[in-house]
Amino acid sequence: MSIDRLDGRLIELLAEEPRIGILEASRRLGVARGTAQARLDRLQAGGVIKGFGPQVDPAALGYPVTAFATLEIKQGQGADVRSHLSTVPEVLELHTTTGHGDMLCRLVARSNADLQRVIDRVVGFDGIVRASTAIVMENPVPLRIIPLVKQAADD
Amino acid sequence: MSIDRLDGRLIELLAEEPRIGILEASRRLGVARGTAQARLDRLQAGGVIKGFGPQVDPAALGYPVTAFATLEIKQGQGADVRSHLSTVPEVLELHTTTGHGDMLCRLVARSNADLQRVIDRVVGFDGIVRASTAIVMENPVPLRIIPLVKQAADD
DNA sequence: GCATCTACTGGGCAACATGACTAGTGGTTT
DNA sequence: AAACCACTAGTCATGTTGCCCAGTAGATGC
Repeated sequence: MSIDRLDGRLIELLAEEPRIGILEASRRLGVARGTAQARLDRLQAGGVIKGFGPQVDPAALGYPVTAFATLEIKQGQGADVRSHLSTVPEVLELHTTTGHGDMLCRLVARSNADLQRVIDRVVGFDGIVRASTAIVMENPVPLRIIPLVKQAADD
Repeated sequence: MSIDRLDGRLIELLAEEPRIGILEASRRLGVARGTAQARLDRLQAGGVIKGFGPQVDPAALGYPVTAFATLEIKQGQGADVRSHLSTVPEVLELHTTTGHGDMLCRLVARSNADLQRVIDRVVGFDGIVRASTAIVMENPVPLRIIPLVKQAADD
């Protein structure tokens, strides 16, 4: 789905101040409420905006340590590994990537010591041959989407 | 900050149906509105809930390809590389990790061919010595937080 | 034992936002 | 020329919000 500048500005507005509501957004965008309404509906229907769920910070929940683990998987064990990892709450995200049966997963833990427990739980499974873990020290660019939205709106 | 089961259920509710509002949430939780209100305020003040921004799907915006790039950085060039990468809209996320001046970044692109352009732009910078890229094929566990919230609520 | 705190309930209020609808306008397509 | 589309500007009933209150139950401190 393609978006125009008005869509882009609407998304930006909602990203910066999600609580303003569609009426206030339409005022700031200088369009009629129905227009903003229709644009938002269209963005949601088109899947561009998947939802407005709460953004939870794992650090504030007591999980300040983030790590990425690259897993090497035994041939044919992919499905089992996936369902194993999905049962571990500290696994926030899992991707299968190009390479040799590789997966990449994002982990959080209560401390560096606790990370060991998490990793043991993650890799303590038959289908996983090898794991290498990179601990995140800094996060200079936190997950963001606005620059991409602007880019998409401009063409 | 620690959360209890009521906080956890509130977060779950809002994650599943963000548009219900605090009044409906309080009804479903079986508590007074003021209580739900106070819990939500506390969660936001404590940083557990950072916001309710729109969740934008890059794929729906025309960027269906995701990749993770591991970058090796020249000593002392970290800051320059960070600011370089933050200007690339296709860089959705950037972490510095343990290792030898390593960074991990999440990229999106319009196609596999377009990914080449993005990578060229990312690594076409002096401070970057080497880059290795893993293209995401599947995403069996999309970024999630609810299991962790439940875990945190239960202890 | 008794006072104090804190969190919760249940209620009431005015102000505001929402969804659904209408009629009218201007630009594009066929 | 007719049909179509996105937009404006407005209405309406309904629901929600933010803010207030007094009263209650459980925990903590003296």
